[in-house]
Amino acid sequence: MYTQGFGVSTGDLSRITRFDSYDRSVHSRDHPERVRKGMTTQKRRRPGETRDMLMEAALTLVGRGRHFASLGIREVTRQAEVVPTSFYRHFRNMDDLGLTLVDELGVVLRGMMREARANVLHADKLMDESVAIFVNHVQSNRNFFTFMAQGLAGESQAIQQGIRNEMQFFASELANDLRNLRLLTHLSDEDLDMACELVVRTVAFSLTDILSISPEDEEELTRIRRQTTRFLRMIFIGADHWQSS
Amino acid sequence: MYTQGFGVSTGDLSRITRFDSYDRSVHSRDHPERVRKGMTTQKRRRPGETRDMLMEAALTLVGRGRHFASLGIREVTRQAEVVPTSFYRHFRNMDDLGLTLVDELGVVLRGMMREARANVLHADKLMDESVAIFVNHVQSNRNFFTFMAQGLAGESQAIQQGIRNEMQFFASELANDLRNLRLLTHLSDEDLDMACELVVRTVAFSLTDILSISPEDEEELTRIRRQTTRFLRMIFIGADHWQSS
DNA sequence: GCCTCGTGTGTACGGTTGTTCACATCTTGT
DNA sequence: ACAAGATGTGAACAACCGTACACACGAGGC
Repeated sequence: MYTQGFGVSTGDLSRITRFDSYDRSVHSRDHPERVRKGMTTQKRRRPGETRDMLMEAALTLVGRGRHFASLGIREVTRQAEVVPTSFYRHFRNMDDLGLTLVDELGVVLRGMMREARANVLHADKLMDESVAIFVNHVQSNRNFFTFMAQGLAGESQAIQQGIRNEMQFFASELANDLRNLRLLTHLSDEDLDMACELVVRTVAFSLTDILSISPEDEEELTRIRRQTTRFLRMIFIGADHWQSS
Repeated sequence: MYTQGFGVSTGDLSRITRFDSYDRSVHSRDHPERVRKGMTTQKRRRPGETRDMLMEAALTLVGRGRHFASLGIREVTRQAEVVPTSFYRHFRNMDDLGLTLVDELGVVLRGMMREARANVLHADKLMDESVAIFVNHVQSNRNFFTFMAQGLAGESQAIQQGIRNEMQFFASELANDLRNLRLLTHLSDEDLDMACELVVRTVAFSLTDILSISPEDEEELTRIRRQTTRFLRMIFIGADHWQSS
């Protein structure tokens, strides 16, 4: 009914529909000899590329100061230089995209942990090294971590839970490592887990500190590094003198 | 080229404007004999009432699971049962409203601190009592604290900084109280501040735990209470054995 | 060759949004 | 009583949004 409404069109008509024309900015790469019937060439991409571009576009916008909860489908597709309809080929809605991002977050965190394990060989430098590695990872995956910080108190229950789980997993891995390093051996498993959770939370909070400053502000950055290590040191001293009943 | 493609339509005009009619739901209290020239009676309110209603409406929506960054002016005014235009009489935009909320947050926090000071008289029950008071305040100002949790990683730099300041102020007040209670007297001022900041952060993180569960889930709630106290205990033990160089 | 899938594209509809304008109404100071 | 100012109201506009549909391609198996 409403689709072929041109020309005379006796129906509800007289509505000036200035073509929606989704603001395809300057990029318009119409391979000139391939246009037929007013349809441009389809861009060839490796499979899953558009999907990745959409995720990256969302992260870019987040990194630019926007909050994930306020992003719209059209906005993301515009940033990804893709037509809005394409979105639905890969995600059901924005929450779906968010959940996929959380999965990828797991990968980033695991990578960080691997690096920490490889570099922190003896206990005396443990904290300074770990904090430094953490800060570096945040710096080089700023958008990702911003998304994570937002999601912790975010809109979608599912995303929130996902991030929470990642943190919990991280904490239990940390407890494992401490066991292997023969540290805090006097703590019961439960208490060790508790201590590690506290450590992870403290570091996560520092995350918001890092994100709130400009990435180039080396001075503030070392201040945060120092503060975080002091926090951790205090927690470890507490754990050291803790008596598991 | 593609914009004015329709039938006759000489100008751009001829646009069917079906009245915007901002969805005034059922409330329509038109005092019947006062309608003149098609204009209804103006609701009489005490000064500043609409302003408060707008803030409360925003909090209500936040409490209902929405993220503050994704709220729109129309949405808030709809919830407040006020016409969209009224918004501009009180706030310039949503960020402005958010900042006002942060101010009010300060009031809530100060109230909490006052209650804690009045009830925590001797040091042995200090932590259990304080945590309990905190949890109660969160429960009875749930929306407010949800807003705060969201704002910590939020969209607006200003709101973020505001909340951060409130937390810092809270921490320094806490340090003051500890001095007065003759606790942790061996710490330098700087180190005591540090410890208090860590405490406040830990409690703030527990906030997100509380908010992520249903308000009636007593069981989970006591679990969180217990966990938080244990965190604090560990920090205090650490502070107790800390040596200010 | 053909047919089917997965994916990209153009167009469209109906709805909502932020903001402006002119006007109505209430409150307060004089 | 009346002017001034603060506050509430209704209508309007242009822009943007989510989503639906039909079509266009390329790659793969048969």
